[in-house]
Amino acid sequence: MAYRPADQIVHKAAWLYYTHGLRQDEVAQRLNISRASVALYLRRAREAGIVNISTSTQLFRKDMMARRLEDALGLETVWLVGEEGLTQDPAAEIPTLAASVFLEMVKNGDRVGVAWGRTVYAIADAMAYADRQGVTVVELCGNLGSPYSYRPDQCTMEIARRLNARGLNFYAPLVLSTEELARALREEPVVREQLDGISSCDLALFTVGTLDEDSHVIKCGALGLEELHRLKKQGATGVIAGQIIDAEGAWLDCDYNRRMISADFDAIRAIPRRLMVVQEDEKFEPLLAAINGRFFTHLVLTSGMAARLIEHTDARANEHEPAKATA
Amino acid sequence: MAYRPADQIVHKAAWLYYTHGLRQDEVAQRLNISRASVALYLRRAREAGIVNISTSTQLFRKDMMARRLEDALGLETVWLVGEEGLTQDPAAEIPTLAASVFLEMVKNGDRVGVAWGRTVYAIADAMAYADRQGVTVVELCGNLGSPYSYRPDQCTMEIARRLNARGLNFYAPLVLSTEELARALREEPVVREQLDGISSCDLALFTVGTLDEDSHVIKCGALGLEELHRLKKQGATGVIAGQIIDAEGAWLDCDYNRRMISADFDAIRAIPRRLMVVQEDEKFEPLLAAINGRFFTHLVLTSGMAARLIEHTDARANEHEPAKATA
DNA sequence: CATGCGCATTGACAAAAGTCAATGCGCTGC
DNA sequence: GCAGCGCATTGACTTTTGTCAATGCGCATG
Repeated sequence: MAYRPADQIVHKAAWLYYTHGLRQDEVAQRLNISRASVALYLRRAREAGIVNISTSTQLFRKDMMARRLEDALGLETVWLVGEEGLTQDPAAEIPTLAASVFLEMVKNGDRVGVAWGRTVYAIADAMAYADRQGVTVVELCGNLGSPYSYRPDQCTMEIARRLNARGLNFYAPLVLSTEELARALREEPVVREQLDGISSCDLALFTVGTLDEDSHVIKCGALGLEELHRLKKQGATGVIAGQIIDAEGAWLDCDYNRRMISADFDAIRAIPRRLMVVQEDEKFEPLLAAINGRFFTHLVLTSGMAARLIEHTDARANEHEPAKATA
Repeated sequence: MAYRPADQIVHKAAWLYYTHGLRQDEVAQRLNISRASVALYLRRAREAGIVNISTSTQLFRKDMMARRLEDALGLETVWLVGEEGLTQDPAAEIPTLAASVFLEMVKNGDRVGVAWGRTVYAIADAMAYADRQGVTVVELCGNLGSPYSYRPDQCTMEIARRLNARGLNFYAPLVLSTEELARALREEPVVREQLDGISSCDLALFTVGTLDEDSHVIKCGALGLEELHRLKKQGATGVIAGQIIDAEGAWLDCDYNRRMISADFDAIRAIPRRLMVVQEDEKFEPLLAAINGRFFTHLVLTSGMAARLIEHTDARANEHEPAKATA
């Protein structure tokens, strides 16, 4: 490149300002130009790449990934565990982290909605005792009468206990045998009130469930194997508060969902802060569905999953704007 | 450590401010903290190296003198400080510039050899935090056990820290009391391996030392005064990685050098990019010796020294081809 | 359980940086 | 040679950032 004296002064200004830490007026004085010119040169220097301002990637790799996910998914905050090699299994740390995060999110007087699942129960179990004032914990879905160990009401009550909060259970089963019965029950005042109360929550805690033969919904008896296979053909991809969603995160219009007593998805989305916790790596597809459904605003997951998500969203971005791929 | 919300918010603030270009008040609003806190976090982020601001060193090589020196000495690149009246003492800027230049030279995956000296330590100190990947920093010479403030291993480790690199120290002293011991130690597998690893470096950073009564080698106790005088009579002119060279840049065959554990000169010369930094004007003669020894490929020095060098090489050229002097 | 200590946070003010219309200067074309 | 154009530069004003004393909060200690 030819020697352009015009660039020289831009370089000089950048050097004095960024490397030497002089103020703009000092730089101006030193170079015998106005401070306004210095400001202009500095902008040019940044734009031309003479000055590089970057946030560290390697030192804070996890944080970096979290920030990128927040941006890509439009989330409030993302927390990641793993990568650092501190524990053998990063997933094991998820409930601990999620419990801390959740505790920090609960403010006095909050109304908190809690869904159900292995992970939610593990979080409850890992949660420290805190004495919040005036907190109410409500269920986001109906109950399961089965003796299965992680019952929705247990999650709710355990979390309420840890928070020194009032726990309110749904006075209805999760799944009924007929659509008519479910519809009728939903209109019962006491149930209606509980369902309506969901959208007035300040905070929600839930996971997304998978739909495999050893999934939670199957093992707890809510859903039979043959029905599972039929639903999967219809596009069933994941489970949110007991209800089945398709790959787009939309409520799957099926007999099973219609027989369910659980939070209306719009009611869930009306809750301002919604913490999603994903522990198992198998939940990738369901998580994508949940993302599409915009079910959550805060996310706790492993860095492995985070990496897959970033890769996935990048790939999608390139699909849409292939020109950028080469840049 | 598992979950440090303190770091998280600092990183997030830095991300929003520097990567997203939000204003401090916007960041504060987003994070629900005061703007004053944002300003504080950003300062911490800069200090902790979460944010890197670096300026191109182009300015310092766009100089005619630098070009002439490159040609005259057959060097890759020369950077000059001074002349522009930017600072009162040009020498004071040498470490800053050298640090920038050096940072620009270090690529991911590089193996970097670092020698020792006041200047090298000053460079380490002035160096910005950067997050290179897979960089290894090795010592070019043995260690000094003395409590003198600029120890070789400190240089190495500090530079490694700044680069987010792995630092490897020599497991041997710089000078031993007998030649036999030095020879034996050199053949120790662990030391041998370290010595052999020098030639596989991609980049080296070092200075040339003087041999006066207040020189570094004397002050740190490696060399005694009487020995110094004896060696100077033998032609000792400068110091490279602890070892003494004569005016031609050749290894001085003396007891002192033979008692030393340090990089073989051919190993040093096998490193493709070798940055020499000369801060003090007193180092003119040693620098000439180092030039003769072809110890370096890149050079950072003051324009005052550069002028003397050009004058010197011109004079020598005229000696050899006086006819050209009149042309 | 009260007390004191230290550190994080904040509000308010001072300093610095960004912006933009007005000006000046050099260059081109007539 | 001169008018017109475009771009660099600047002063004056606004916005943004830095700073610091005051405050508050949590934590450990007596």
